[in-house]
Amino acid sequence: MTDSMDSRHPPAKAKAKAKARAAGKRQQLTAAAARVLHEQGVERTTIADIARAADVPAGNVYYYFKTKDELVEAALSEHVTHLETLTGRLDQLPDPRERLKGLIDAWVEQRDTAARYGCPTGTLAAELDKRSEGGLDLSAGRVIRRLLDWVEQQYRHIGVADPEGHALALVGAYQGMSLLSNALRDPEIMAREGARLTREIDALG
Amino acid sequence: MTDSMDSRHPPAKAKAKAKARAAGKRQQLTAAAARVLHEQGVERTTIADIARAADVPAGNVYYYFKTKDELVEAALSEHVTHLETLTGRLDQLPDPRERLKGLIDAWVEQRDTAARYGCPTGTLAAELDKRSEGGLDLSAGRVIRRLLDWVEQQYRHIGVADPEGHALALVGAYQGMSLLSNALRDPEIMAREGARLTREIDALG
DNA sequence: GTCTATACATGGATAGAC
DNA sequence: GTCTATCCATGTATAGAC
Repeated sequence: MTDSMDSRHPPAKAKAKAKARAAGKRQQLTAAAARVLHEQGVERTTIADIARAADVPAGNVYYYFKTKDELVEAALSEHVTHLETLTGRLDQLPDPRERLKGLIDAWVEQRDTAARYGCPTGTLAAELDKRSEGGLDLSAGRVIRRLLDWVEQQYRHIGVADPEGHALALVGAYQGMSLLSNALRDPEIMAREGARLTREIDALG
Repeated sequence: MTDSMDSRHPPAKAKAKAKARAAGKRQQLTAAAARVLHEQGVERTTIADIARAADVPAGNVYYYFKTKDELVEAALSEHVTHLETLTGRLDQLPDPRERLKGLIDAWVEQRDTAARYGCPTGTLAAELDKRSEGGLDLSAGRVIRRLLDWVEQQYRHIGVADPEGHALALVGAYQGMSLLSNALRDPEIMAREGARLTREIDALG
């Protein structure tokens, strides 16, 4: 008698399928966490909120994530993935100016979300800064650093003086306009500032 | 017998003094709230935290403020006061360019605080946005609006085209550099961006 | 692997003594 | 006007049945 037919010892295929389902739920929870944490903020979001949004029973969450902090980490990695997808797509464009303008376009496209909830990464960075009791987490800082580095590379290709300074100014402008747009609940601020930033890039020597 | 000597009915002077003391404690609590809420964030700050910082017994707080939200409101009004003191001082300067550069200097002077805790008004605005359940509070937005209006006036005096756009860009740059400086824990970002903003004002037609 | 029930801690707010 | 004791809701996390 082989144990491959024994229901108590599922065959490899069934095991793999169960694993895939589990990974699927983990991914569902991660995506839901990214969305809900952005909309409600970290401190005001409960595990139950995320479970509901992911369509997973509340008590089940702890099977996939041991603590709330792990869910926050997962949400953060989700933002990294989004960022890399975007820059990866923009890297296909031949001209670094076009790449930067494409980035700005992507920001402006998200204007309604930004006006309602702020920049996902920026608001998360501000919250995580306060969440870690002087413990110096900086995990959100690393995501912003990554964006900063990519932008700096583009300015370097263009050949401007002080590419790092230009990158700080551009990413800073994005964070600033997101915050203003959110505080005043006005998506048009994003469009307006985006147009200005685009003009500045066009005007680059 | 006059009741002015009756200990159960203190004379007007004593009453006034008690009132002054009460107002003093209220002010102590307001100042402490502004500081602690900025450092720890609204959601992670307890009434007890504020009471301790203000050197007032915990249970006593509710005599001065009925709810935590009222304390947050008080902290916000404290920021308004600071802002008005600053702009009032800058209004003494004859040249609007100097007024704007003075504002930037004030921002840069606060760089260590900004790197550690972010812009007091900006972080508060982001938090309050999430605190009000879609209820559209915008009270922090009004403070930012006030700053925006003052800056716009200066650009108007200078005579630039689109003073509103210039104001959005300047205040946005401030919020952005505060967030970046905070996320990366680097006060020098404030100094660097401040210098750039100052140069831009000097370069204005 | 999935889900329910619940333990346990925290913190906002109130009652009432002084 | 000041302070203590406490109520009560909320939310994280765990135990253990299925």
